[in-house]
Amino acid sequence: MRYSQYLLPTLKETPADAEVISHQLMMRAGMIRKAAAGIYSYMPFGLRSIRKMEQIIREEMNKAGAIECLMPMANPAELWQESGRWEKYGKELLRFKDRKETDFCMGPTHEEVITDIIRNTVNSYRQLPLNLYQIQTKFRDEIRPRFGLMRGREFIMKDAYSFDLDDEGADKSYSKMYQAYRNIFNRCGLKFRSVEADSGAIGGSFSHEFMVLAESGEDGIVSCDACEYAANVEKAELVYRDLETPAATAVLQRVDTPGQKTIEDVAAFLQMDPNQLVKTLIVQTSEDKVLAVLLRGDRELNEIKLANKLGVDWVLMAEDDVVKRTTGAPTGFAGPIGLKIPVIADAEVRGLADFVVGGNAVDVHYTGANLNRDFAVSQFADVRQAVAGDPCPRCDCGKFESWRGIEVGHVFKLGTKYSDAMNATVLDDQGKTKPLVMGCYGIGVGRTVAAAIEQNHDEYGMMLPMPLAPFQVLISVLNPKDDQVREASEQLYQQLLDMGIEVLLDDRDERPGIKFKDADLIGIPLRVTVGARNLKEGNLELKERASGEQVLVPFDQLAKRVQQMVDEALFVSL
RNA sequence: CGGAGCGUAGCGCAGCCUGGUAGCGCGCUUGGUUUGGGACCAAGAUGUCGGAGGUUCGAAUCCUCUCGCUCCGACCA
Repeated sequence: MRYSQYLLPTLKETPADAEVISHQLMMRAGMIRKAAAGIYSYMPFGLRSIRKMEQIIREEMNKAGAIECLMPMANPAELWQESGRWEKYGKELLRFKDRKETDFCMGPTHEEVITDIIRNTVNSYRQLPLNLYQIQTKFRDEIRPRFGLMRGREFIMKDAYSFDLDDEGADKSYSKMYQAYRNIFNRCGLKFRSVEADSGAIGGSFSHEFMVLAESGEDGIVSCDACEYAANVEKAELVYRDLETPAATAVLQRVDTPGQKTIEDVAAFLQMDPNQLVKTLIVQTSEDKVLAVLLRGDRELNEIKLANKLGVDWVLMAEDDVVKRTTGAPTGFAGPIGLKIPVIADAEVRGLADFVVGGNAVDVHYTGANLNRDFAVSQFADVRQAVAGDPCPRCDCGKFESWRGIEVGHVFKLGTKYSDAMNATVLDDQGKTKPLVMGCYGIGVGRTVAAAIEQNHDEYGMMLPMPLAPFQVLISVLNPKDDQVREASEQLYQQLLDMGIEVLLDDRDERPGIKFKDADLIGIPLRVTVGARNLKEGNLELKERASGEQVLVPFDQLAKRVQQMVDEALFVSL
């Protein structure tokens, strides 16, 4: 491709509304342009990366035995009504009517459509297992789209659905996809972790998320430094082996703590460490119950773990007036002593004695509080947020490390949720009717490319890894008006094209400075600089964008050298 | 949804408080000089100041409404 005939509008300045680096760079490098909030056009340069990502996914999915199909974006409402999600999905589901006033929605995911297809075409266990996938534009009317392609309303997703006769088969399908996903993200050259994830209300047996490690990630994850365990912090388990409650030694004492509301305030006021305090959180559940949760002062509540433990959809911190009504004091002074609501304590609290708690009265706390002696706990449970340094629940010696991650893939064992709701069954070898056991598997295509940029950039621009880079080689023609320079560039360009290498020839009539700045910004992995200076000696410069390493190569060896480097970069992870 | 902020040329912004011919930088066009890290000189083009209504002799500026966009949003017990 000749730059002079291409559309690659680079920006010198960062667009004001781009917050994260991948969004800024994709805008500046002319990869995307915004049409509306969370809705983007893929410009030619950006589309090349997107297509490469899709192709890697396609190859690995096919290799894993999945079959590509393509379902409609416009979904008839009746399928969604049948699964019950027409009502449940809420405002994220973009609904509309056709000219006959029939209800439709834009597909945010396709369990309904695929299940409908399968129940109408598959009748026998002999046709199983099946795994169908598509790479398609989805629409989810997010409350708050943000960060460019990272969280769009319209976005390209690969979604796959597996169908098996039984659990055992479904588990096999799941692990095939798990491995395919590992292959996909490895091939992209990404640093990632596959982590155990919360399976939420669906209650499936397991679920893994694939997280690209990046500081800007919206998710927290922990991984064991000794074994394979890794989990989203939403899910990460904590165990306390052989934890016994120490004997109480202190006397319960009421102390005045005027105006000391936060843990930090109270700890400082009493000249104690926050871990000598036990905080009492008043929470409300989706079932409209109110309860108290005890946590060591320096810990944080994991609302998802608590909700799962309680078997409710969600929990949230109680409103101020609820706190006042249940504890008799404004927020900041809640404590377990004398509370009339159920008290759940984090498992860790069982190992504490002689601690400080709130006094359920304005400006009052207690010191020397102890379990059982001073108050009762209805249940101990693992409800706190895991942090770095916590002991691994799966092995004896490991400790957690913590990371930020961008969720680029999610594999999920669905079970029979949709096949039951939509009556998708087959006959087994006994002639019995069985609901299909399903799994679903998603990858955010655009998000993965954005995550790759988050992970691979510097102050000058992006450095997409070779497998995702829009072009493999850039030829910077420094002096296009110099006959020798131009001829050498053209010759090299042709050679590389003939070798099947993806090359962008910067033949624009621009000053060298502009070409260098643009080259760094768009970050094509290899750059060949053709300048009069070195060409006199018969040499060209070959520079790696990511490492900055630069070598002089004789003209007649260059194409071959480039091909080697491209091949190495593409196959290093296979 | 709640809160905050912003809509002025393709991009980044000033002007608004205190109403009086719409500006700056980059980019773009033409000519010239330059040419290894975002050049210089000269001459240009480009705006319904997000939209509607109101106040006023006069509105980018004041008022009301509206639309769009961006950010933040519960560990505070």
